[in-house]
Amino acid sequence: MPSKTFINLEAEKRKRIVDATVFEFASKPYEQVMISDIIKKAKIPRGSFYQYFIDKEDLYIYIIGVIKQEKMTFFESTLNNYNGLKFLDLVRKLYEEGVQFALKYPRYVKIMDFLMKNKNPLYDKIMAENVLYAEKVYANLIDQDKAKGYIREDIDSLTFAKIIVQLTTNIAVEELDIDNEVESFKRMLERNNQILKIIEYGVLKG
Amino acid sequence: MPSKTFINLEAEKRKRIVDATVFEFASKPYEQVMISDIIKKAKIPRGSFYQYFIDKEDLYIYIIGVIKQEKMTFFESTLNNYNGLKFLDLVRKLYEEGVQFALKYPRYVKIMDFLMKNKNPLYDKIMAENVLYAEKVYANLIDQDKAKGYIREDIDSLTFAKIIVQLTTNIAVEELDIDNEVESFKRMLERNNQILKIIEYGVLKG
DNA sequence: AAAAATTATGACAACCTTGTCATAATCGCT
DNA sequence: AGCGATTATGACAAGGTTGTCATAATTTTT
Repeated sequence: MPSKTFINLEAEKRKRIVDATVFEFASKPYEQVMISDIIKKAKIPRGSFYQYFIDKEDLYIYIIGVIKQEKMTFFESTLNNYNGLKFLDLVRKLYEEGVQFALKYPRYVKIMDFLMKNKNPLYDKIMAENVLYAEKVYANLIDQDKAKGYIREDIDSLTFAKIIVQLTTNIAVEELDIDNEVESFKRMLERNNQILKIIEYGVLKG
Repeated sequence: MPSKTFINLEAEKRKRIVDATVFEFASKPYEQVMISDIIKKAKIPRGSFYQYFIDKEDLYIYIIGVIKQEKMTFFESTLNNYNGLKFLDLVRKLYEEGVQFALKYPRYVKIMDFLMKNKNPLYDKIMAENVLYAEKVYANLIDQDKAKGYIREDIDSLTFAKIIVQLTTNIAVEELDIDNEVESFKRMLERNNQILKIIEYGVLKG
């Protein structure tokens, strides 16, 4: 938790610190990020940093919080109105918004990506339950679709949910290139459509 | 490349070093592995290490080589006889063998997993072409299946290939627990069957 | 305007890792 | 046994990081 000193900091300075932090955590896994680099980039003295945050963990958790907040806001309306949507239509919609989010905050996406893939020491503290939760929510929606006759009964809901989580986060992000956003944007959507088509209809003929 | 001094080392000592190395690279990403820990675990003096390997990179590339070798041998027969197999049957077979491999060498799998996910500085040097190659080989087999009428023509072969690579390596490995191998074994196979069913037939009803 | 409370600084100790190197121990031959 | 070649060792310099702390600069109160 940042100290109130940090909270009260003039906006410009606070932004410099947040930006430097985001930049660093978006370029390497948690363990490799060094406070030294952050303060160098943010142009604040070492002593000041420790006046704002206890240590790297403190800073990291703060930044993750910021990202979560931003995400909430971004996906809010869709997540509040998914009633009536078929599961895969919701996935499609969330994915499209996800691409928009990635375009707007590419570094946030990188940070979350590092967190997901590297499972740093704080992973459990921060994400584990969220991911499992997401999978369960999905599995639930899938069950509902089964009940409505949209999805075959013999499909394992949890596996299906895992596939969606896996594919939409991974193959998607694979196309994400911070330096060539607009191009990757198209590719991500295209790729996702292909993926969903396969999931919907399968690949077998006849 | 290890020095000939290392090659000529008495087997027991060499094994100690290899084991310690494998252990370390299987527990953290490349950058976080420290030579200090390896020599401590292998019980060799610091000076000796540098008599065998130039540095961490040298050691790592050597170990990756060992793993690749072992993999080759393991998958050899299947990969030489895939003619006539439908693509998804080959995938199934490779996956089953993959599980066996993971059971036999769980740490090797972890090491490759770190390499794939973290894309350390040596990634390109070692894997990039391999992965792309795998995807292309798969895409090729998929095309053949299309020609034979097994797979729908409107499926994007590369996307399909990517899905297979992604799912069989990720969701699969997710179940891999070094400390509870036999249990995870069953779960991995079960999970994979579910995945393939979805890929084959899709999830939609009717 | 003086005192109190806050905030800003950067030098520094403690710690750790890497790669080197001079020296010691062994081995292999003659 | 003696000597050159090979291998083994571990102390050490160089370089970097973290967190602390005494001190200085500012801002707020009174």
